[in-house]
Amino acid sequence: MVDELAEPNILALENQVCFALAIAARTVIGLYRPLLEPLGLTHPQYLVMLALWQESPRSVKNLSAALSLEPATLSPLLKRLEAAGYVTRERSSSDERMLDLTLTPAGRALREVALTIPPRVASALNMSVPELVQLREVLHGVIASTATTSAAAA
Amino acid sequence: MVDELAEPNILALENQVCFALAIAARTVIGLYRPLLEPLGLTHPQYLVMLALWQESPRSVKNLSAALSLEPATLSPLLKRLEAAGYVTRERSSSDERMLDLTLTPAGRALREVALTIPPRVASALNMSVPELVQLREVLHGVIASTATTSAAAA
DNA sequence: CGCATATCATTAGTGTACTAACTAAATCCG
DNA sequence: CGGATTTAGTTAGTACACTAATGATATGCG
Repeated sequence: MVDELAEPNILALENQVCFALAIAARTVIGLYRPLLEPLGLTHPQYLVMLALWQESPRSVKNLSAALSLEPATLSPLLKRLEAAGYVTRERSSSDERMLDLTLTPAGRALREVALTIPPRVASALNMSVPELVQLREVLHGVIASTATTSAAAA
Repeated sequence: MVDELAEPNILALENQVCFALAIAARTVIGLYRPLLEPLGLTHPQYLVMLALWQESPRSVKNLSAALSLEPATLSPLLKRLEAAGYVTRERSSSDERMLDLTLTPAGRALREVALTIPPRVASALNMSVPELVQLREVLHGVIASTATTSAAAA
């Protein structure tokens, strides 16, 4: 009651960056759902495929660092990608603690199909390329800020 | 191979807005975790509390619209908030199909504690207030773009 | 060499979050 | 009155994402 005058904004839902971030992320990932569904991929799986298309034999640890996902999250996810036939999981011959994650021919071929996805998402977003670039830059700023924070804390 | 020259960027992880969005959301929500843990709230539960602090007797449907969360997601979440003693769930007297979600005294009191959270998150983000406002505006732009898209599609 | 430590992957358990299909109660309207 | 709609809940299934513990392999030091 009094608070609504004394503290009008601090806890208002519309003013929370975290709220906007959570909704925007869910919304945008939702845009990918129908596009990825024909490829048999979820959005996190798509991100893993993007990482593997950039560099193919990678370890779980390496992927974990690249995607900021815990190994515990990636492990079952990678098994699903293996079951889908896009990836093979083999112990590294040089260090048997590590797993060599390698694209199968089907996984490599999927890249051609995936090339159509970013333009379709961009058009679904109704945003110009400069706007998208600005958004990405701002988000990278957030990620970088928190990265330095946690590094300083550690 | 050839693609890496012909299509250098389209599928690069660093260029994906969705990737930046997913990481930023996870990272920022992660900042809340230690702050919300003493209150016994998860981040989605915190968003529900924010909504109830703004307007207290609300229905599930109303919350669902405000938070862009499905009733099927809210239903178990609200039961946890009830179990925590922050919310009561009672059938509306005027329309027994609806649930009146009301703050308990403990739920209302929690707001005072919550007032300390946004500034602490802001400082953890290492971003200036104008930067945070810009980020929020850009994100609201994303949400609005997709909202109009789905409205047009529907 | 051999044990302690570190690293990497996996598992278990909890908690969202989504879709989809279905139940059930209450209200609205013809 | 009676069917259609609305609202909430439930269930089943899939998939993240986290923490913490476990297992297995490497490595390094005495």
